[in-house]
Amino acid sequence: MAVLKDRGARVTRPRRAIANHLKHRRGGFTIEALCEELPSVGRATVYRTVKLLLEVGAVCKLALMDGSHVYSVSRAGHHHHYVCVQCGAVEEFTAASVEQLLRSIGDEIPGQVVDHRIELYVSCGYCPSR
Amino acid sequence: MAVLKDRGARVTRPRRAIANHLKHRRGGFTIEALCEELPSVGRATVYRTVKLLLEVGAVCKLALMDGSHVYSVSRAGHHHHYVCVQCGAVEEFTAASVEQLLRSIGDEIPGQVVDHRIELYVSCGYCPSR
DNA sequence: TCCTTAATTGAGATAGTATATCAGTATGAA
DNA sequence: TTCATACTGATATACTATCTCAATTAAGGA
Repeated sequence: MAVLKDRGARVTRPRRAIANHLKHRRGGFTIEALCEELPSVGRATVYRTVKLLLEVGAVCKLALMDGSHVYSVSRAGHHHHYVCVQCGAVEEFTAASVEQLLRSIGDEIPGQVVDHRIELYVSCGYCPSR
Repeated sequence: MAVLKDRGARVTRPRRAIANHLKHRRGGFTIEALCEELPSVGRATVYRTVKLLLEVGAVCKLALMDGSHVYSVSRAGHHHHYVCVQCGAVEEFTAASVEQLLRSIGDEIPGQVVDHRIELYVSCGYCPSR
């Protein structure tokens, strides 16, 4: 919530409800799921708040293999994700070697690399293959 | 077109028109753009054909920074892409070091890595920053 | 070449995802 | 407590993609 204040955004009841709910949530989540879990918050507000949290870096948005999107609460600084294609679990990983590799690739292609996206799709082995 | 025949799909006029058009096209393309460039082909057919070309590996679908999608004609085998955030140019690159890195990351995380997605967003320096 | 069968097409309907509108509400500073 | 205005939520709208189904057409066999 502090990040919101710093940004000049108000701390409202719906925003608190969402932030608090996400604090206890595991794995990836969709807007749809959030709406169901927080029926007191309007759909538009869920979209707006998640977008806000995305902008301040509190959540990440990632692409699944089929092109659809899920969000996940962001815990570290810069990182990437791996997603279980069965159960939807999302975990972060960081690897200095990734950044190093990206730099070396950046040196080989024309222009400036301004951003990147890396996602791994895994079969996590812990899920009941729902 | 041979890939379509091999797959048991028919070689129809709309499919030929799309394949031929893509042969001469550069950079990424959207469904919308294809529809405008080939007004004789129905929108549903454009979607279906591009999906078909995606399945046979003739085109790739990639995610832009904002989460929207563009397609690009696929020329090599396994590869990744970099996209110019200004002009939309899409280029492929391959790097053995990427695959090697992915394997080593795969060894460090639980479960099996079944697929991955890597996209670089660049400012290519050649475009008129349209 | 003609016939037959079934895949394909295209116009429009429909589904899914995300944002825009706007009157009413509630936050936070004074 | 008051006030300006950021925020909310019900709903409309936009956008992207797929589904429906009658009409068309590809492709193999006669």
